Amino acid sequence: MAHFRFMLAKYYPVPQVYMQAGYPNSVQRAAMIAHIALSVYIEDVKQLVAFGVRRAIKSVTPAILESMSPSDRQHHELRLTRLDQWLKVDNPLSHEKGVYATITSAICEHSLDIAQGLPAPDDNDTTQREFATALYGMTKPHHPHTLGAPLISRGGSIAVLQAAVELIHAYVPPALEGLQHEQWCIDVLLIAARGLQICYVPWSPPNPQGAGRRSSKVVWNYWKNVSKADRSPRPTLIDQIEHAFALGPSQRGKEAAFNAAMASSQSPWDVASIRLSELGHYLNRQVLPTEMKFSYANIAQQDTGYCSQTYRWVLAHFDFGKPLHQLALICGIVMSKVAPNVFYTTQDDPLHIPPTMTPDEVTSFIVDAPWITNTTRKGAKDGGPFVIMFTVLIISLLEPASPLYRQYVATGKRHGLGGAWTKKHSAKGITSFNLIRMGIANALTSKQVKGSLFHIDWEFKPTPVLHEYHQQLTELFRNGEHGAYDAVSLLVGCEMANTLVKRGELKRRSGVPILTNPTGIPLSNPLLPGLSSNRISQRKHQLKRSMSLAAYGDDPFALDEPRPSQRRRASALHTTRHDMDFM
DNA sequence: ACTCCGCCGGCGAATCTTCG
DNA sequence: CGAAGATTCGCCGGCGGAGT
Repeated sequence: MAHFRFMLAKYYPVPQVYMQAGYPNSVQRAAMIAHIALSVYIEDVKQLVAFGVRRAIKSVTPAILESMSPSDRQHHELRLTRLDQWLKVDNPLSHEKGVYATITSAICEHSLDIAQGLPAPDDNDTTQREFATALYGMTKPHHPHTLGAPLISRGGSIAVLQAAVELIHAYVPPALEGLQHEQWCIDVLLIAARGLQICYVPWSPPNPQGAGRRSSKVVWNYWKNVSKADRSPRPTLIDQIEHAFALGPSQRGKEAAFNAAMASSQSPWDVASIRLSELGHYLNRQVLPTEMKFSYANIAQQDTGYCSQTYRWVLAHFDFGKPLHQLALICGIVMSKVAPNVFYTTQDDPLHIPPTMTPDEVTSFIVDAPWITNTTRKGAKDGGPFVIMFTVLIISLLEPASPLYRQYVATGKRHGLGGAWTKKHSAKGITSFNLIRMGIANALTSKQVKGSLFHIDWEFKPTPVLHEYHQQLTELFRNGEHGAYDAVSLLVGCEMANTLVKRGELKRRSGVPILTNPTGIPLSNPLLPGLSSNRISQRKHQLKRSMSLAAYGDDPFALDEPRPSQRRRASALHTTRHDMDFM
């Protein structure tokens, strides 16, 4: 049915709204398809509301009616009428005359609530662009995000939007690739959303307790305003391109326009919608990604403990000018993509680090430890919280003024970071072990699996080393998708990077064998003394490891690579030692 | 030398949620 | 209703420091 309507769309006259904007034919046609799909979405919203309101009205028994105030009773009588009125409106999610008042009246249970508007908290407004981005993210053909708000579960619009997005792809100018390609589609959806005047949509409510799985189900009585003004109202990508055409059809102008559109440092962005291979495009942003919000840390709003204070402090003091802050954010983003493989030990296979090892050997050992999932540690599938949690851990321990650092100093260094902090973070693998594994910290003792204490058992690498690391990583990330692969290999090792290739987060050069020193740093002449040596030894023995695997016919890139046995760990350890002797 | 103590972090139960 | 995902909580062992 939807396909049939899309076919007709090719022949339908384009609505005046899209003509007036003066877009070229391809944009108009694509917007037309988006228009149809979003109309179906609006139908879903109507059904959801109609069903919800009717059931709410039905649930009011005569006894309850008796106990109501006269004004409430009067309002109750009117609700059904208001609902029917709203269902007949042309643009039911707009701020056109009376529409908002009608829907509010139908939805609110008590007459006094109507003045408050639709049930939606004040602070959750968003923009039409974010709305369009969310829709696109969930309906794109490759690696769509998990379905959630604002899509209505079991609504017809999901399939229609998927089909529409696929058709819209056909209209994208061939010169656009990757991110630009997606941006163009989002712009088309945005044009249609503006055409249909979608200003508020039903959303999924937050969990009342704050605990448990986050709700993804859209309900009729919780709404979100999507008509918030963009903080930096940049023109859409399409506008930019057309503007460049108007100036002169030179390729250069187009590119400049495109770069300007992409480089707007104030544009909002979110980690979930981008791939690691695209991260380089976002490193010049001066706004934090959506995931860097307090709500992603799963701490109660009213909490005033030092954990909560630390999160608020880092969010308030995040400084884009500080390389170490950006390094922390990069680590958080990469970890969010590594999740749930953030663990290093399980009950069956406890990790034991021999106490006879020197600190350098321990560091290498940890860097080489495989990234595994842990079935008994559940809350690690959703990458979202990792962005803020890792970033906050790193920044708060690098900044002596942070509440966590002050608490740590106040209680005496022997007392560590405190139970409240440790409990929350160790369950997600947000520990010093992973800071060492990502190459930003060093082990000082062999006590790394349990009871590892800051400044006693582990320590950040020296600031100059971290600055160089940051410089190297950002350069690699900016160097296209292959650079991104190299950067991620540096952070989490080649095996994990290959897993991320399987997940579609990264791309690997085709035809080039893995572990060919992708950074281009000559093995005999390490660029970063004290840092690269570990990584290089890792590569060297991973190369041996994967070669030996290949010799047995295993696929070294296998996603579900079995957990290496204790024996293999020991052999890895042996190789590392050998390398150390060798160097 | 021995015991006590406190921290980290792994495990599993309890509790909350969504969804078929 | 039951499966499954996410969080919190109590329990406990390993470790190493402090005190006797």
